[in-house]
Amino acid sequence: MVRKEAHTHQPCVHHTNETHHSCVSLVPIFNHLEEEQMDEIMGTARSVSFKKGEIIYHAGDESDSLYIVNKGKVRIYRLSESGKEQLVRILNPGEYTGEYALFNESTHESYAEAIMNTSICMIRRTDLQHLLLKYPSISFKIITEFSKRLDQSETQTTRFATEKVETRIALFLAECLEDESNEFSLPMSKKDLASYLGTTPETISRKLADLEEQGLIKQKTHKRIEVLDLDGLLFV
Amino acid sequence: MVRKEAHTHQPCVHHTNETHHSCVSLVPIFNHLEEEQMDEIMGTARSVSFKKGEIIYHAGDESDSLYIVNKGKVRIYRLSESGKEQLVRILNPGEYTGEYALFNESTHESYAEAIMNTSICMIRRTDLQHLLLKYPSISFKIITEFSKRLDQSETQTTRFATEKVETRIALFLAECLEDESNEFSLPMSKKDLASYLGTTPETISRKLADLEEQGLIKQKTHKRIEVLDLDGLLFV
DNA sequence: CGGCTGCTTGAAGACTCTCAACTTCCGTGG
DNA sequence: CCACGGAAGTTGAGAGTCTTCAAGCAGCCG
Repeated sequence: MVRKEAHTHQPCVHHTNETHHSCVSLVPIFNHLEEEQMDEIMGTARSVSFKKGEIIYHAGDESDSLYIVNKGKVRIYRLSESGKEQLVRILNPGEYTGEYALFNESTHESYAEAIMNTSICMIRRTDLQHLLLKYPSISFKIITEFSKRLDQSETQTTRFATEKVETRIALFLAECLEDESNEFSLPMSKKDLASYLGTTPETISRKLADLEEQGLIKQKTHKRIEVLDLDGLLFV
Repeated sequence: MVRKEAHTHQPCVHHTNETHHSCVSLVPIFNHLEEEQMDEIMGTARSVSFKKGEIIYHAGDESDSLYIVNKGKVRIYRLSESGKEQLVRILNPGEYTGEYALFNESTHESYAEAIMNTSICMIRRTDLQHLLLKYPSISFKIITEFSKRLDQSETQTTRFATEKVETRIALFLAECLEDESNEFSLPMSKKDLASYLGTTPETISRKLADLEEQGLIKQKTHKRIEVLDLDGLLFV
């Protein structure tokens, strides 16, 4: 159950201003600022690239930076006390990680792995502290964002604590639905989905088949799912 | 499984300066400030008392305040989509809640219930915003605190996702251990503990009996537990 | 002391996992 | 471009773990 440890290649480091800028302007905690203020922030950022499969940080690593995804995708996962892996979240461009080690002057509690070629902007602790003092609205954004994520995490915990697997899957599918459409592509492999939902790939397979048999969904391809009865799904 | 709804009595409202002050000085996010700054904060706070069993807020309630526990204990719980209850945390004096509704200008996602006679300090959103702008170090404290809680919540989620009940109980017991002592009292009823750990009172009973049979713990009374083999407990 | 609530214990059954075999998909290299 | 190999996904059978239901016991407050 423990994931094989991927090689950590030395990531290539380069500096490009456009990259910095696009990075900063992507992030909700910064992109409410004036153009010139974002320029100031991008001046403190450092851009780093990772190839698919590279580990960005390990649990236990020290770190003094915030990691903002500029391009690509990053997989955040944890290992439990008994060594089993759980997928915590997938980061898309504009999302960030590393806040625990950053604000607690401590080590990472999770693992971050590039699941495709990815470019990351890093902002160092000292630089960020200056920014927070200079622009209090950034702090406010961060606090708002964290309280939202705290809520999501607690919602997820409550689901694990009280719902059975089929319900957790059904709720997940319902949340994947964008407005206007009944159809979507799974945002991750079913193996990762199993890890995210605290179950096994076998169970995911079987439960999706069950939901299809009940006429609630239709699996068009392995990745693509059509929701036929959203209300029914929410009552599973 | 759905908890019977307790009556929400009109809480008695009173104003006492000592109460305010002790409240503010209890809280890690404020008590690093100067005496006079804490006085300023306590000037904006409002003190409210709740009797044992009273509901402080419901999921869905609107709210524009931070709730800081001054005296007593508060039980924070959530209802899952299917109506089952999960205990999220117990607040002791100096701890606070209500941040989600506060910072997202939204409604509460959880329930808060006084489990003994409790006195609460409330700080309104507008007042808090002024404080955050005036004293950026408060923002920094809050961000640090939230990232810590986020980590705890994700650790808990990972445990639910990957560990079986016996392991979750063992880890919980290990965390209850204070330094120097092998013995402690459970911080809540076994019914609440079951809810917190995502299981049933019956299973808690049985697993504690199992752990005792394995020679890892000893149940001295219903509330009091002695840990005989901490390492063994962590390897369950 | 009564009654309520919480706790414990037993038995049955549901749900999910594990293991194993097979199929499908996809990227790589020839 | 096709073929290959490995990973991901599916399906079946069996085994565990945990819940549910039921009944009895214990502790606590009026």
